[in-house]
Amino acid sequence: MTHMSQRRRGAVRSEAARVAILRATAHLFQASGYDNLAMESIAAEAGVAKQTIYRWWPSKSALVAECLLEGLLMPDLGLPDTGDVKADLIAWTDRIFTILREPSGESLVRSLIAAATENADIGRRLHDSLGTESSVTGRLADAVEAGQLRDGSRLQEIAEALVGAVLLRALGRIPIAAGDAERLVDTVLGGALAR
Amino acid sequence: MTHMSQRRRGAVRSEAARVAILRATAHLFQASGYDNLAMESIAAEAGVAKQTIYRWWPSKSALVAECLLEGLLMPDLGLPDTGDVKADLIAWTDRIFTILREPSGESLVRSLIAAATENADIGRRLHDSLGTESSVTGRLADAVEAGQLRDGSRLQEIAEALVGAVLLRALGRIPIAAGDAERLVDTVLGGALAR
Amino acid sequence: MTHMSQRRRGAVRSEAARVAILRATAHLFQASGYDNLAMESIAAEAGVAKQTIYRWWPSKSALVAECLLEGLLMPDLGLPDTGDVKADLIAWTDRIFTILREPSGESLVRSLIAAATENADIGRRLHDSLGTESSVTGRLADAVEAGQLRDGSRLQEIAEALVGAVLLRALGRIPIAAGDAERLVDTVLGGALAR
Amino acid sequence: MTHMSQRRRGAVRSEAARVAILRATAHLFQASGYDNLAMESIAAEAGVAKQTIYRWWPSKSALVAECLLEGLLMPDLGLPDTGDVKADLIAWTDRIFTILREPSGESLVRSLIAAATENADIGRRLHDSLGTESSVTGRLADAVEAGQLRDGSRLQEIAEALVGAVLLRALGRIPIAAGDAERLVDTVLGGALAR
DNA sequence: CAATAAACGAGACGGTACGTCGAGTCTTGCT
DNA sequence: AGCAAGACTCGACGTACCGTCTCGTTTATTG
Repeated sequence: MTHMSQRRRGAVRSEAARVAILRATAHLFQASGYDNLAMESIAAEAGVAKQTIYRWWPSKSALVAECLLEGLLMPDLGLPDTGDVKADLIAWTDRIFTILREPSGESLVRSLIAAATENADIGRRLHDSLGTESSVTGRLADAVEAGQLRDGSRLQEIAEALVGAVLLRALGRIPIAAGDAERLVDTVLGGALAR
Repeated sequence: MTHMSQRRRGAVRSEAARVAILRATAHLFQASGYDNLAMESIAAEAGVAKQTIYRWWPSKSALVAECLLEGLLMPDLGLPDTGDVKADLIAWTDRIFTILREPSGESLVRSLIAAATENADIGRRLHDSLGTESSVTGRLADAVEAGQLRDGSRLQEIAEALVGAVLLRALGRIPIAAGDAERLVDTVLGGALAR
Repeated sequence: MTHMSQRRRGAVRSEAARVAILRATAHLFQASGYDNLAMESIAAEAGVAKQTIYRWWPSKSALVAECLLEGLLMPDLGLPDTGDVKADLIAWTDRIFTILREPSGESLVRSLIAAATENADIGRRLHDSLGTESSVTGRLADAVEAGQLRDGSRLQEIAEALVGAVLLRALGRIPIAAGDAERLVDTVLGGALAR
Repeated sequence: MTHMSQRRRGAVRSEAARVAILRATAHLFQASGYDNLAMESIAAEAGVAKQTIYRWWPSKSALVAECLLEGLLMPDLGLPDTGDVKADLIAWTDRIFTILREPSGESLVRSLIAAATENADIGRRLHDSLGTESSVTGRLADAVEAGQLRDGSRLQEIAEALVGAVLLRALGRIPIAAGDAERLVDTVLGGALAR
């Protein structure tokens, strides 16, 4: 029995074009924000025909979604795991707050939110982890395992509350003060911390 | 008290036009979402010249912000005050979740978020109260007064966590189950409830 | 009774834009031919938005038709009237043949024909007079009046035969020799000349 | 006679493809006209790759030219030869006018003219015989031989005048009345008929 | 009560970008 | 080598809205 994979005919998708498009998208997204992101500029910067974009992505938001997935939009804010959940979450939140304090960072996050309003994938990803690789809920589950959080803690809700609060601050252009990360984590972890 | 306002000459702003514009904006916003909202359609539906809109509002988002302020976009989700904070918050959250369960409601909320990404006022308003009249933080303060929440509770953070979680669910198109409101409120109120 | 002409409201059509568009059309038509004539180039050269063209003309061919009407496309080949029909027609045909002998002239005429295949107005105008101001049939009628052509001559047919033959030569890229104009006029005038 | 042709290596041109392409071209030409004729549609309808078309024909117009040559575009309007030139020409012209009276026929002829503006071969063929098999000039020469037309008649010019007039009518969308064929032939034959 | 001036409706204007179509070329694997 | 499939770049299409700008009309205030 030979390998009979019935390869389809015709030229194959150009990886170079794919990468150039995603790179251009990420670059322009960061430079000008989601709303000012134009398919024509992407095509121009990528040195690609517009049609090549539309052949593979149905919309601007899908393009951005794939960039997000490939980690081209956000620096990796990997949630650390030092063994101390609370400290880890504070550190993580703080790193995000540091980004938000910069006008460019805040508007990048707001752009991501704008993209999420148009694209379910982006929305889902934001929901899970603020768009980064790691999932907050996952880290919390580990903490339960390690006995740091009470059994039966509402991990999903805690994660949503934390991430949601962060996004809400970006949306509301709320200035961020020192200690805010700690206060926020403190609040959402509230009753869940094992004593 | 003398007539003191030295009115300038010329016709005065037409209240009819103002109302027609806001109404048209609200209607089209609900019907087609923020992104598909066109100034030209608003003008057409309001029976008004585009210039009349631009004379009084600098942008689409400002227009939407004023609609929000006038309560034309959201049904009033007044946060109740029965004396029991937790029950009140659950009821309120539940009402929002009921809206989110309808596709039209979810997309309305997402449209609001989209508008907020462009307009600080809308963002602020969403931050304070999900766009409704009442402020969550205010209600929490009353609860502290009444001894239902511990002194020193992080009211701001609780409110942000609750509202943020709700918006995040809308963004992520997360299906909402019965009991979710209670679980969420339970989580964010966590350690703040007086025992 | 006052003049009550109910002027429509709103800004008035810009004559400057109209002229710039027609000029640009004529120029590009002559430079590149009908098929290579692009609405975008016209708009660019005229310093006008594409929409301004589409507001007033439904198609490229309509635009060219108006150019033709305004005499911007063809030098005026006014059919002379010296009293001698035959000589006049020969002179006129010869002038056209002179144009056709130049490659640029021939391709201009072919472009006109191409435009005529898309636009009835242009076709009609070509039929009547090869696109120029004067009508051949009209001149023939004068000649009948003057007794130079037999009464009852088929003027319409003579004109069609003459103009048609000229266009057909352009279409067939038939090289034109000296004396061709005379031979052709001789033929089409055939039996019509009074003796 | 030995086999002498040293055939080059590799597959030989596919006659099936050639025929399918010409058939598809003819069909689509008649259905949608020259301007709306798309190479992609031809390839699709013929079940052929675009490259196969470009391998053998340099352009759309060349493709159409070959269709014309193969008699796939026009019904054969063979110029009859009953011995009476005038009657023959009238019959022939009348057949063409019958075609022109149908909107589809008129637009087919106009499409042919459009093709001729882009392609010298088509133009030449139209010049000679309106695209059909037989040449008008040839038939006239026979008539001279038979003593029906004067010696020294300008056969070329007569043919041009007749065919040109017909095409001009198609271009000008001139409605055709009964008797027009006779009147036209009468005119162009004018002084050439032997008495 | 004229003169003045702002607001208004209508709508034309220069722009930017859209998403689509088709052209002609190139690549891949099969025949 | 020819072929079907199909991806590629390029250029233009015709449309949608943007925000600005005349127009001529209406409405209020002021001299």
